[in-house]
Amino acid sequence: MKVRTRFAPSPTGYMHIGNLRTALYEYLIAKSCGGDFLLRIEDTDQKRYVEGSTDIIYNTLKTVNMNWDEGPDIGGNYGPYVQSERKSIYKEYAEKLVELGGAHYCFCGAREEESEEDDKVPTKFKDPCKNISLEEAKARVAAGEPYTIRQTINKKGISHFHDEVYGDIEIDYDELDEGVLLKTDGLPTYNFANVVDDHLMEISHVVRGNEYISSTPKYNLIYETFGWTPPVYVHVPQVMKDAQHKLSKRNGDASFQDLVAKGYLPEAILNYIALLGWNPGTDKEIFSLEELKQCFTVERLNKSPAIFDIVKLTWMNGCYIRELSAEKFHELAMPYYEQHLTRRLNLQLLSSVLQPRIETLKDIISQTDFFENLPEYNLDLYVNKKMKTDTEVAKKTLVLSLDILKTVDDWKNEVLFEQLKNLAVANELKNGQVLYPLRIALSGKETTSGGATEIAAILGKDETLNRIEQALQKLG
RNA sequence: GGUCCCAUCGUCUAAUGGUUAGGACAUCACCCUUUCACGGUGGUAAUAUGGGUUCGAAUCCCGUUGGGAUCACCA
Repeated sequence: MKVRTRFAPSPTGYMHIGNLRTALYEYLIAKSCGGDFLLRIEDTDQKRYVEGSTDIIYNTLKTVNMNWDEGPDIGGNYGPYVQSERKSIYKEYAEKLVELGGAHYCFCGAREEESEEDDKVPTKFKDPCKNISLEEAKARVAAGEPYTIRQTINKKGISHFHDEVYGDIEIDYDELDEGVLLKTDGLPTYNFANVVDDHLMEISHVVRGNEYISSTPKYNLIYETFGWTPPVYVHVPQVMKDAQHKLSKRNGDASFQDLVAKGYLPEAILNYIALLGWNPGTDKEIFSLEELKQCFTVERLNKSPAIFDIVKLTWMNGCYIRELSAEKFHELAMPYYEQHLTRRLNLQLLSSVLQPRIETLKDIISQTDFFENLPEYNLDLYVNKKMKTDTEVAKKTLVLSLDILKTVDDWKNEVLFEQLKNLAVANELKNGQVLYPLRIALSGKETTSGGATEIAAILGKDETLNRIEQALQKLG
C-alpha cells in the first residue's frame, strides 16, 4: 500500500510552530519512502475561519520547500481538498452510518457552556435522543426539525489500538463520548470529517497531536462500522512554551511568520523543530530538508513533550547564517540596510564583518546603529586596563592616527590596519593603544562588530576623519 | 473528579539490563585576538521518589509524587 500522509490545518489565522512540525513529520514520513504528501483544508467551523489563512499555509509550506502532491490549489484524484466543499459527502456517509447503527439523529439543542465558577466536573453526556426510533427520527427530520447526527456507542469493554509512538493504548468504551458528527448546519465536526476524508483520500498514516489519543477509539469505531481499515496512527507530543503551558496563539507565542520577521531563516526554523521530539540517533544536528528525508524514521520520535527553546534556535540560526555564501548573506542583509542606514557606507565590507557575528538578521539593526549616528558616549570608554589606554593615551594616539590616516588614499581595511600597526611600532606603542581609542572614537560603543580599521573602512575616509576630530575635541 | 499519557543535566536529547550516564544549547574558565563575535580547549550540571525482579536497573514491574491531555454542534 502506498504511503500517503496529509497536513490538515484549519484556516484560523497563522502557522503555529507545532502545526508546522506536524506537517514536517507528515511530509517526511511520506517522502522518506516515496509516498504522497497532501494538503487538506479543514474549514468546517465557519465561525473560526480567518480570511487569508490559506495563503499563509501555502506560503509557509512553500518557503520551507515542503511541496504537496495534492491540494486545493493543484487538485488531485481525491478532491475536493477543502472540507466545506465536501459537505454532501459527509451527509451521505453520516446517513449511511445511521443505517449501520453507528450513529443516530439527535434533536437536543447545543449544549450550554457550563460556567467555570461552579466547579462541577465534566460528566459524560447522556443523549436522550438515542432512544428515539429511526422511523420517528426520520419523520421529524422530514418535517424540518433541526437535528444533528451523533455517534452511537453501544460497544462495551476495552478498545485497543496501536500507536507508532505511544505503543498499545487501551481505553474503556464507557469513556467515549457520543459526540456530534454532523452539525445542525449540515457540516461535519472534525471527529467525523477526518475519518471520512482520511479513508476516501486513502491516507495511510495519520500524524496528529497526542491530544487526540483519547478520542482515537471513537474514530476506530466509525472505521469499523463502515468496514474500513484504520490508518497507522502517529501521535506526537506537544510543543511547549514551558513545563506547564503549550505553545499557543492565545499566549502570543511565536508563529512561523513571527520568527521569520524576527530574522530567523526558514531553513533554520525547520531544522530546529525537526529536532523537537525527534532525533537521528547520531550527534548530527544540522539537517537540510533533503537530509531529513534520508534519515527520518518514526521509531525515533519521542513520547514526551518538548519545550521550544528560542535560545537554541537562535544558535542554530547563527550556524545557518555563517554557512550562507557571502553573496546570499549580503542579499538578505540588504533590506535591513535600506531600512536603517542612509549614510553611504561600504556595505559589502559591512556584510563580511556582520556575517560571522550575528545570530539573527534582526541583529543587524543593533549592530549597525552607530554607523548612522555616532552615539553620545562617556570619556570613560577610553579607559581600558587590558589595552593600556586612558584618555591621555587616547588623545595622543588619535592625533597620530589622524595625521597618518589623512595621507591614506587606498581606503581599505588591510591598508589601514598596516598603517596603524606601523604607527604603533614606530612610537613604541601597543596595537591596542592605537586601535582601541580609534574604535571608540569611531563608534562611541564599548563593543562593536568589527575592529577599528574595519569600521573606518566601512565609514569611509571623510566620516572617519570627521569622527576622530570630534573625539579630539571631546577629549579637550 | 473519571480516563489516558508522560518523567535523564536549566533546555533539546543519547544510552532498547552491564557506559567513568554520552552529545548539543545555555553557563563558567582559559586560548586565539584590533574591542566584540567566530573558532579551539576544559569545567559545572541529570536518571523525580519508594519498593520490588535481577549477579547487575536510567532501562523491567508496582506504588507515590509531579506534569500534561481529554470529558464542545473547536479542531
